[in-house]
Amino acid sequence: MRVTIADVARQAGVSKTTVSRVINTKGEVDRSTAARVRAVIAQLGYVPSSGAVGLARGSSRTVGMLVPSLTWPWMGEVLQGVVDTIEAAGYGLLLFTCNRGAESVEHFTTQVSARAFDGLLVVEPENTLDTIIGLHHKGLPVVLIDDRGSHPEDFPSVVTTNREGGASAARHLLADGRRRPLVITGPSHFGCVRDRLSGFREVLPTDLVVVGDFTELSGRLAVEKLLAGEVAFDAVFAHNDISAAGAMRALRAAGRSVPDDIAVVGFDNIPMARHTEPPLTTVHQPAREMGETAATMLLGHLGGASAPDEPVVLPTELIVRKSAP
Amino acid sequence: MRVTIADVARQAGVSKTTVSRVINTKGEVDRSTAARVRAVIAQLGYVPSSGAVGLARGSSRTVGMLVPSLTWPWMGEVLQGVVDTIEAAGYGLLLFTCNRGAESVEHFTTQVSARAFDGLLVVEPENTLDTIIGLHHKGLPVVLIDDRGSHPEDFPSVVTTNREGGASAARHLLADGRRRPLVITGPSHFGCVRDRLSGFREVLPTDLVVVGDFTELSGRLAVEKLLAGEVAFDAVFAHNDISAAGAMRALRAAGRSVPDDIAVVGFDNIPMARHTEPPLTTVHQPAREMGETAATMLLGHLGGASAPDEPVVLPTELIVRKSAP
DNA sequence: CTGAAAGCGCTTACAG
DNA sequence: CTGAAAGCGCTTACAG
Repeated sequence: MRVTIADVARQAGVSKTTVSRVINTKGEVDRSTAARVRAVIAQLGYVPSSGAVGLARGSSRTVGMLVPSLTWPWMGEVLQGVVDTIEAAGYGLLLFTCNRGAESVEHFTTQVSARAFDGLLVVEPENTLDTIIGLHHKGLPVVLIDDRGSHPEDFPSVVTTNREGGASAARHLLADGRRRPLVITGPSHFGCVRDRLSGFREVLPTDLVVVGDFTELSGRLAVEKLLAGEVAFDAVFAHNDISAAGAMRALRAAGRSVPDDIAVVGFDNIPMARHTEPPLTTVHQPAREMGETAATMLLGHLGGASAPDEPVVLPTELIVRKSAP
Repeated sequence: MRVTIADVARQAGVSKTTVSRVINTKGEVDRSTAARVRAVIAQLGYVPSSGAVGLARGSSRTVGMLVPSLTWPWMGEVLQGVVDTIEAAGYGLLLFTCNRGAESVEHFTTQVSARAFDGLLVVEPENTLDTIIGLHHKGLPVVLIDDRGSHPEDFPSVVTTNREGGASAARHLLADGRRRPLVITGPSHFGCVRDRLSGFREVLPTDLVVVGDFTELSGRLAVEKLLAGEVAFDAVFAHNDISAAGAMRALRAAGRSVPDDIAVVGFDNIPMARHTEPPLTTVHQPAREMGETAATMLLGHLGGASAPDEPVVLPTELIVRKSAP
């Protein structure tokens, strides 16, 4: 049998109310009474049932997190940042994916209705923003980890400096004497893609822009296309590291040297970036810090703090490696 | 105010007992009564409170998962496999890490005592196996995802064919005419390391063994050491992909061609493996399937099935790419 | 400083 | 086929 608060009360010769008070350090309790209760708790190894506490208090001390996929290269960092923060606050983390489509979403919304968690952290899955905003308006505390730059209005979110990240890549290439860069973007409906592109072009204007889709293949194809058209370029700025890797592969296959002939800069700084050949210069996206910050904001909100309606912006950082020294 | 079972009962003109029965399809209920109750549930958008159900039933329909780190390259796959399976069964997943050391473990064990979840999935964190086994003996259903080959006795676990994986790498190299391979291992106290090594040597005996630690650096250093000692070798079998990447870098730096001079085979098949130069031949570890299988076993156990005391073994698969054609 | 009692939202014998 | 009542393990006014 599990040890309950009633066992502790009986053993300590007090009421359940008193035990509850010493556990939650709420209200006045005689010093010696409290000490006795604490001793019994330790002796019996009593831990309050989270389910019962949740029911009585109307909250679960659990935070939900919804992510589109767990296998994306930077998702582990975001998750680690979130988990560390949540755990340190004594909360639990309930994890949900949209991997199985509509069925996943249904499972998720059911858990919302079931009050399985007090607040929600979300890395925006495709086409789910409206649902999320709806939940938020209905009173569920939510913080968005907005990696794709959807920046909805009046919504607590954490973002990174995509525009400045693009600009920093451009400044670096410019300082290295590059004048004719190719930009390989991500899907053009992403806010982050537009920001990275315009930040870059503001510093280093170019009309060599190929729309990619964040895959290695799209990076490879973009370079092959330019090469086939005999278009001259001396640098590549790819909107993520994977497509930058694809670009480098195509360059190598064509006998171009990186960085001597063509410098390459990526975006994200995923673990792979340091292992490419040559190691990839890239704009670091502070994934772990974004997770930590979002979690801290949400916990603050649960604790009663009012959430900032302005997005919290975390800075990118250019990491210089051999592909663009 | 949230909608409760009492609201549904009142609106449908029945007792809470009856509502509960139609929700859980338990016991006989008149067809038309049931239909009426269902209509009211739909109309009110009623969803049972998971906390209350858990308290009344003594279970939470939630599974806990404990992992050493969320940023390891193959962890995302394991997690995705677990989440998909757990969600499909209508369960929730509560995630814990050991990232913050003793404090994390304490947080975790508290949650165990608090009955926050019904069963536990664990990817073994360093030095935690004893604690886990203890919890299992105390009656907590546990399944171990045993990536490092600790294979404790009489413990439900899922493992992969490390020995056969090593052998398959050796057979492949042998068929390619390689006779003098270097093996770069992981930490030698890992069961998986011993298995990969002995499986390999059984097919292709060698005394060129350097103990590494799964880092890129250790792969690089191992190769540099042999090269400096002018020891001849025509192949490398590294115990994970990261150190294989390090080995390839050192080879390239020394002007050796992969695979012409030296073929390289890794282990794991992490996403990076297809993007190295040249793309890495490697032994695929079925991370996602291990997650799925472990979750299925645990759910079965919660459902009353008796857990197999034999470890469930999932096969590795050699993925042939350019580094060892 | 302390306790009896009601209540959180369900499920489950028990009785009919 | 259906319902009244007790119970899951806590918290929280309320009263003293």
